Amino acid sequence: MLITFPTTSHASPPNKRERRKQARPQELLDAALSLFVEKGFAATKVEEIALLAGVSKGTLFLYFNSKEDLFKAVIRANLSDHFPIWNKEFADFKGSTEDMVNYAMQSWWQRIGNTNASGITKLVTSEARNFPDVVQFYETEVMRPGQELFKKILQRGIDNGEFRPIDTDKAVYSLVAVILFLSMWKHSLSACVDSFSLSPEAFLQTHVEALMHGWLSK
Amino acid sequence: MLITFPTTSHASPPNKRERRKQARPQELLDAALSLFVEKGFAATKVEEIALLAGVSKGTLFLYFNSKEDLFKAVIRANLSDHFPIWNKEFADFKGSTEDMVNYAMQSWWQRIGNTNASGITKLVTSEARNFPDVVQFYETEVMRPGQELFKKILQRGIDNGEFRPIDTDKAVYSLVAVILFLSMWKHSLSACVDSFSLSPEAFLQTHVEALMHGWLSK
Amino acid sequence: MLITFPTTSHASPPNKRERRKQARPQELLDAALSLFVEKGFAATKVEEIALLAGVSKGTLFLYFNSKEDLFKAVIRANLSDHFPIWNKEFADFKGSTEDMVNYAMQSWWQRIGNTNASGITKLVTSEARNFPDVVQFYETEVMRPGQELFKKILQRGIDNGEFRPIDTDKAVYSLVAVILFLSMWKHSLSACVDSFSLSPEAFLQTHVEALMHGWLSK
Amino acid sequence: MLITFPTTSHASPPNKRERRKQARPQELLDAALSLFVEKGFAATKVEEIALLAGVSKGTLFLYFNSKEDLFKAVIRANLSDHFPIWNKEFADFKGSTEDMVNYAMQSWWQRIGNTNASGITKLVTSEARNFPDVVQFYETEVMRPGQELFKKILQRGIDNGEFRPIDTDKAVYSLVAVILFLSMWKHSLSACVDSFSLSPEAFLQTHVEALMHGWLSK
DNA sequence: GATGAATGAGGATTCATTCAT
DNA sequence: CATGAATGAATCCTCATTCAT
Repeated sequence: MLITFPTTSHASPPNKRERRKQARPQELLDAALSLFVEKGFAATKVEEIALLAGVSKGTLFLYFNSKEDLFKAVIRANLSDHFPIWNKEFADFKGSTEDMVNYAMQSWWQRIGNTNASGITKLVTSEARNFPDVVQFYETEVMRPGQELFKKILQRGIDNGEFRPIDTDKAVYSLVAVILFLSMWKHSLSACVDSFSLSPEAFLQTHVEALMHGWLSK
Repeated sequence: MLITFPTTSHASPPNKRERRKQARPQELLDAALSLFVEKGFAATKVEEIALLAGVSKGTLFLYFNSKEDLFKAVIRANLSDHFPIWNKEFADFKGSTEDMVNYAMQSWWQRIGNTNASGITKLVTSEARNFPDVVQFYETEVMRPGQELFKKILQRGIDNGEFRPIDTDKAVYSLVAVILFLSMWKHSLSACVDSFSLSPEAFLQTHVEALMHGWLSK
Repeated sequence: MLITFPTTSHASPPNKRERRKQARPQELLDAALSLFVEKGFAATKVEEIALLAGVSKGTLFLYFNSKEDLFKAVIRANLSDHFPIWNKEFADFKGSTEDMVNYAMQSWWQRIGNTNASGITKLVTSEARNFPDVVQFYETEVMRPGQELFKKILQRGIDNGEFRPIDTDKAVYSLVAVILFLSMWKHSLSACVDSFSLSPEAFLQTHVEALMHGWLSK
Repeated sequence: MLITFPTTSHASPPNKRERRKQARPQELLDAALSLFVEKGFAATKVEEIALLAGVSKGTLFLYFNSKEDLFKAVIRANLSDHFPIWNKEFADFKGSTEDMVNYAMQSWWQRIGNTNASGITKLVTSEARNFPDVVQFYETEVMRPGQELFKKILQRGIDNGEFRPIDTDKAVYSLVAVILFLSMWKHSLSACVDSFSLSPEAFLQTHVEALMHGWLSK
């Protein structure tokens, strides 16, 4: 339903009004993401979102039928996009599987975890019970592809003899746990508690390193 | 400091009616915990809480000044007083440190993780941004003592030569991540995502085993 | 769904609060009828209704789930009640059928037509297109029983030899037309145009008299 | 006085585009009439009107200052200019007064009642309370001339000895009632109530026949 | 203490109206 | 002239909170 907004050349360039129109939905999605992540879905007023996007309340409803629709659009707009890229990167990867795991996790952190996009994970997890269909969508679009990708990586390690013959189904959750932990961390705990001196990058490295010790052959 | 409503130690034992009256706040706190965990703070109506506690809406406000007060009371009332016990168990523990880590995690799962008490973790994490002071004392009362305990355990392993000289500050978060992950899993994901067929116990074992591989000497 | 509010003696008399509660729905129904008739459904604000009933906006929603529900309740509360009575009166009637027709029409005017209750007819007719299910209900509960009653009366005249063998199906509409006309008249035209010097009673008599000339034998 | 938008008599005949431009207001009035009649004033959105008229929302406001203005223009634009014609037909009529009454009613049905024009009657009647001034000029422009015409016809019958010396003031309303009834029937009831299997033509004939029985001499 | 009827501020949503293009 | 994006006042409805009984 949500349209892609062309960023390429036009035969006739759009006028100012038109340019604004094309930018609106993304501005609203960005604003909504920020506020939803910060305050939760229910606690965020649509007027706040509109204000942050620099438009009026009414304008928001020109682009999204309801607050929940906006919620879904936010989730959609920030999801799935990375999987084609990651799947390709995985297929083309030349190094060791250990490097690949490290790369995958660091890459997630840089492209998702360390941005507002990981707030979606926090959001969905936090408000899951109120939006079963949204969770369903999230599972189909994000969780499942993510787990598949991780499983393929781990399987590669096993097939290459780099890893012990571990149970990939279970091992995958160790990586998922890290992602969930850091998402919650970034958007919940660290936002309130200064003293939480966790370096996500260091944690990622240490944790994955520890896991790897358990997975590597001998 | 903790606002606890005494249910014991009376000179003259309360009759049934009296006991009910005394039990009210706890019943409300329990009901509130369930619903806050299930639906989030904003999405839970005070009337639902009252209903679940078997009292009227008005009664709730006899015991708690506001919904937000109730929220904070819920957190406070469920803040772990397990640490004295755990600290003692740690001091008295005779086995290997590996066993100790496993015991700590399994013990957490059985006493906390697999009960509504882990809902507090989910709750605090989910609503952190809206209640910074709640997070603050959650950190003081739960996170910090928990991390201290874990650090002591890991340090014991290092001191005994069982573990490599790992950075305990960082390693601790690997265990915290597991706790956070399972708390969210129990109270969010598992309720909505059928296919998320995770066995928490199996995950705990597999994950800790993998971590241990990374921590154990040689 | 709508309850009857007992007006008879109680073992224990209700307190003031209770008495108000019992009176509320009827007060709201009365207020809603007045305003719906006066301004139409869409143009009437729920707050106006509440105000006229002497309660707050919120209170209205304690008794009716939505504005449309209230609309249906208004229609229900003022309908159907008269048919049992009229059917009985018809069965017991001793005089001529001409008298019976006159009595029926005059009776309608006094009990319904000349009160706000006839506003419902105006209301349903005016807003019919927006509330198909309401119209359906109105047809089942009011139009059909009314037409049946009229048909029985006319048939009695034919059976007794008082009336010519007219087509009762069609003749009935002549009476319905009068009812609709006077309902609209009272609640629309006469409310605005002073100069409309129609005496409903006189019109009723004259019109029915003329119709009767056409129906009577010889 | 009537705000009419000329569609004829130009020095230079308009080209197609010009004609469209000139036709706009009428198209809007037609669209508005349809929708107001169908859904009522409040329930009709200006955008729907614009859409039906094939223009944009903004364009509507080029021709009418407000929705209410449009409403009044709809009424004014459709106020009957049939009366000169009918008055002439009446003056020239050669047959019996009974035929004349029948002709008048059938003629009304064919030229007005059975077209959207009778929607005006439905509209004015339905929305009367919200637009008293509209009713005022509806009375002046339509009701009064109509009643005058009917009165003249009935008087002709009396003068010719065809009719008994009935009270024409009152008898007129019997005809008005029919017109109002059929207008409401066409635009409200018939659209919603399947079982309301009324044949307007048959009703007209039957009803007028019955009235005539009451009016004719002997 | 306990109740639940009543309140009204607050939030989502609609839609007549404006105005830059 | 025509457009349709933008506006924000208006309206339905919710729900935390109060208070008379």
